[in-house]
Formats: sequence, structure tokens, C-alpha cells
Amino acid sequence: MAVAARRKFRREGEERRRQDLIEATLDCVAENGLQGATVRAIALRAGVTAGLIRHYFPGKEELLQAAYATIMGRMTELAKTALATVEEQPRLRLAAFVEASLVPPVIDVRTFSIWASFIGRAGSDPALGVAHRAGYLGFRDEVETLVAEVLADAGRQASAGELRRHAIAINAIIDGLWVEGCLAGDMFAKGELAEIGIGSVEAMLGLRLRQGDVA
Amino acid sequence: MAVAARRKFRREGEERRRQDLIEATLDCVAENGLQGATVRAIALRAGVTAGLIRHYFPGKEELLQAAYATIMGRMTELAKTALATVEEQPRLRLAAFVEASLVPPVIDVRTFSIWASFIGRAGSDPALGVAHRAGYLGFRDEVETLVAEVLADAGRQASAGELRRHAIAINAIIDGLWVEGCLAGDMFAKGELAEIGIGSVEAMLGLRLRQGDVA
DNA sequence: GACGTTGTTATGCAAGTGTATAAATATTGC
DNA sequence: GCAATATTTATACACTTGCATAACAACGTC
Repeated sequence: MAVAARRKFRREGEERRRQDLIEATLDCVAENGLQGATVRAIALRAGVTAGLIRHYFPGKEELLQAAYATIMGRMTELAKTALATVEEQPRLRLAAFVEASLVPPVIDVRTFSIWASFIGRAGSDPALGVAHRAGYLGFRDEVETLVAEVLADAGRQASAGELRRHAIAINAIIDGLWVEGCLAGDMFAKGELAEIGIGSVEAMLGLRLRQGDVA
Repeated sequence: MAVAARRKFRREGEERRRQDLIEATLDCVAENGLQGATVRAIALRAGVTAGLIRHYFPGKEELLQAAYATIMGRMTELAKTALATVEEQPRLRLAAFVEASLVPPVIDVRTFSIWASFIGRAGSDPALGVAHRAGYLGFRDEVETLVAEVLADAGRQASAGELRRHAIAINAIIDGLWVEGCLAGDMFAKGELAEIGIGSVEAMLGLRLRQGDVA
């Protein structure tokens, strides 16, 4: 009689498997929220069976944490990339940074869905709250540094309080436009959000960023 | 022998029970996300047994939808209240609106958690996406009207495109500051976010909102 | 005060959950 | 080729999930 044939499989490297499982987890979260991230759904998407998850992670909770760390790392890495623009002039660097934050791949509905799914629990889950705060502050500090350079370049000096307010405001408008761009990107023309973002920052700082060489 | 005593109960009005169940659902979602909103957890919090849910709703899905509609309605109602400020002068109205959007009860971590939990699925759930879009557009239109009044009051006229950009930008900065205020309210001094928000809007529009009578 | 209506509880069920364990097989070193 | 290893599958288990159903009791009506 036909005994059920055992499934064929290949041994992947440990790093590769971990990565695949994390990616599968992020896919599940993006599509159906944390509810959709069951061990079986994750395993199915990763092309393995459920039991394997516990071979690479102590439990589902740890896999979710690893997935969250991954998406956060990816987001900040994108931000860093945007910050490390090749531009020399501070104003162009700030403009390039704002622009990079408001076009793909930073504007991305999948990333947003994952972010929202996790961040919704930041109020009750201390670990998530701390992680968010750290990411936010790191981001804001970068913005603040950038703003300080821009103002110095323009021959203006700002107090610590002014710098702080500028950084908070610029960070907020980027975040706000990012949310809308991710949620309803098709409501905006291509490049429109970046245009609005840069224009807003210019207005806030009271100087032009893009036509660069006026002191 | 002691037969298990059946639980005492009272018959509440239909409206009251529905409301209690919805509120319990929102509590559960706020605390543990959609995952935490199980029929048993909801019933426990509402002070009833699980079966009763299906007496008032066709299923859990419908209860969640009702809860989402409720929280959305509450948010837009708060926004409308902020918009219907008693101020006469357009500039003061806009300032009051921005301020109201950036202090409690609009700034509220519970509301934010619920919003994030639901909106995380807006990318995959068409109904949620449409609902968000409608709410956002309604809100933005109000902002646009307000801005138009302010500019007219200042003797300036703006094209439709300019109005649109202003509305998008102002909306974004309010959203961005709202997110941060909800997630990490203790990082900001009381009233600081409102101050930054109003200041940013002033910078964007190129006029003062609060000391009002210069044309 | 008895009675019927129906809001409410209690119980049960099939499907799905995370996890534990054993069996099987792909890979490595010889 | 062959044995050793540990990656991977398969299966089982206790628990939770949403939902169905029946028993019950609170309330309005006569």
C-alpha cells in the first residue's frame, strides 16, 4: 500500500533559513497583521514545515521580535542611506534627505502595514515603546544635525531650543507625508509629496534649499 | 449536592449592550491589538458571557467593524469639534484648530493604538482603505477651506494648486506631531507640540496666526 | 401571581493555535 | 560508499478560537 511519501527538502544555511523565516513573517504581518502571522502560515510561505521555526527560534515570540528588529533596522538603514547623500552643500543634502524619505522605497505600503501592526502595541508593550523611541530620537538627532549645518551655511545661528523645534517639526512633516504616501500613494502625483515636503521645510527654515548658492 | 449556581444577570437595553460590547472591544484592541480582541476577552470585559456577542452581532467580524466605525466616528467628531471653534477671525480659528488637534483628548495613546491596529490592515483590506481615504479627504478639505479663509483674510489669493499643497502639508504636520505626541507624549513639554504645530503652519503660510490684526 | 417572551448563561464542538517529541533524510568527513 | 550529525519533516497534544445550541431566568403582560 502507498505509504505517504515524506517531503523532499534541502538543508539551507542557518543564516539563510533565519532570514527566510523572518521575511516570511514580515510578509504574513504585512498581509494579515499579527493575527495572520501564525507559525503554520509563516512556515508555508517560507517553504518549510512549522516545526522548523522552533529549531531556529526559541518560540514564535522571539521570531516576531527578530522580524520587528529587522524591519526597524531596514527603515533606519534606508534613512541613513538617504542621509548619506553624496551632496556636498548642506542645503542640497537636506533637500535630498527629505526627498529620499518621500519616494519609494521608503514610501511603501508593505513597510507601513508592518510598522502599524507592530507600533499599535507600543503603548502597552514596553519593549516596543522603547524601540520606537530610540529609533525616533536617532532619526531626529540626524535631522537636527542636518538643520544645524544648513543654518550655519546660511550664516544664521540658532539656539538649542530652536534647533530642537525645527527638528521636531521637520520630522513630523516627513512622517505625516510618509503615512499618507504609504496609505494613499495614488492620490498624489509622482514626486508631489517630496515637492511638498521640501517646500515645507524651506518655509519652516525661511530659506531655499535647492537653488543653492546664495549665502 | 452543590449544583453550580447559574450566574445572576440583568437585562440591559439593546443600545446599551451594543455600546458596552463595542467599548469592550476597543479596550481589548487598545491593550493587545486585534489579537487580544477575542470574543471571550471582550465578553469578560463587558461583564457578560461570550455567547451574548452573537445575540447582538452576526459574528465577531461585524463587531470589529462596528468598533472601527465607532473609533473613526469619534476621531472625526473630535476633529469637527476642533474645527467648530468659537473664534471669529480665520487666523485664530486655524490656530485653535491646530492646537486642539495636538492636545488631549485628540492626543491619546489609546486612540492611537486602536487606529494603528486597524490601519495596519488598510493596505490589504479594501474596506478599511476606503474608510481611511474618506476620512482623510474630509479632514483635508476642511483644512483647505480654513486655509482659504485665512489667506483671503490676509488679502492674499492662492491658486487651487497652492491651496491643495498647503492643505496637504498642514495636514501632514498635524498628523506627524499627533503620532509622536501619542507615542511619546512625555518627551514633550505640555503645549509644546501645539506650539510647534502653530509655528510651522505660520511659517508655511508666511503669516502670523495669533497676534492677528495685521493685514 | 402565573405565564410567555427573549435576553442571557452554560455547554459543546470542530477548527486552529503554539509547542513538544520522535522519526527520517540530506549533508559532511572519512 | 558508509557512518555520524543535525537539519527537517511528521505527528501528537493541550489549549484557545469562533460559533452553534439548549437550558435558564429576568422582565413585561394579563
